[in-house]
Amino acid sequence: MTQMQDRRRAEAWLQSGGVRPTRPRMLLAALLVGDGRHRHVTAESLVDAVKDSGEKVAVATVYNTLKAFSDAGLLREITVNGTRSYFDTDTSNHAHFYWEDTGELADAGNDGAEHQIAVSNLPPAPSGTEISKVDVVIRLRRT
Amino acid sequence: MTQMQDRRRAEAWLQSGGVRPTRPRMLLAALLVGDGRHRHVTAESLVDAVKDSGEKVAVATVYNTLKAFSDAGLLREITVNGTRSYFDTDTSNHAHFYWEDTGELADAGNDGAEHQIAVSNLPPAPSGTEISKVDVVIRLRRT
DNA sequence: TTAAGTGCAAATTATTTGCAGTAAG
DNA sequence: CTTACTGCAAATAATTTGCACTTAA
Repeated sequence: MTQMQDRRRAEAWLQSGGVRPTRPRMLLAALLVGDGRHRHVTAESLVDAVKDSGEKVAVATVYNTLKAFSDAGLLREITVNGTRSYFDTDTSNHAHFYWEDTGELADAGNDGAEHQIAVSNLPPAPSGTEISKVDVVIRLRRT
Repeated sequence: MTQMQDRRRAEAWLQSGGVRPTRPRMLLAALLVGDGRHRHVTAESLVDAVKDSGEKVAVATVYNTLKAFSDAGLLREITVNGTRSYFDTDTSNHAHFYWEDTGELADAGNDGAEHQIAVSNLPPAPSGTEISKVDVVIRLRRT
């Protein structure tokens, strides 16, 4: 029942990105958006989720698929740390908290409207270019 | 004459960070801040600059030194791209343009006061943490 | 049937580390 | 003196790539 809904959402999601629903992609899509919630993943965390699901997908395929999903606009890649790429199922412009010690990443300011971050007075894109996205990362350290 | 000024600035800079002025550090400092201007470098670009200067510093030392300078608060590390770290001699919070195709990094909105980017309504740092810095990266693609 | 996708292992790339010398305070 | 720094080579770690199958359309 939940499985069924997950598959339905996953399939619709892939379709909305114009991505062919292969077996590995369906599984990854279900793990990413099956429950209808947004999440942040790394290649590693997704590989672990695959393991936990009992299915098998090659590590390289996880990497390639994350990139394919990002290219299709289904995921947003977030670079906070030279050694690991994060992917967010929420592709809108929104700020993130990043814990420098643990490497945890979370949405910032989604605890109600009063803390909606605003970036104002953006300079115009240099001629010959356009803004593809604006990343705002609030780096945190333990006190 | 210029060389002399460069050395003077480099030494003062190291001193302000409480970093011991060794031969490699003096050279790298001179390349980084000798002319009194701010710049963005990568380990690779700095290695090249060392070569051009006619001096020799081990690649590992360039990496270690960039990290040491960052730890001392003399440089600000900027992560825009999983595969390369950038270092900015301007350690203040300020936004950057990043060209996705060439990997070029530049200050944004420093063309006068009218385009001073403002990030407002920052959410409070989660308890037990404090904000170490806020990174704003405006990613550009060619049109 | 055919272009795209997958699995696996090997390759790549930026960066880090171990360790034997060197040098700064 | 003695603790930190440097150079070099080898080690890491995340990611990418090459290539022989598969599979979706």
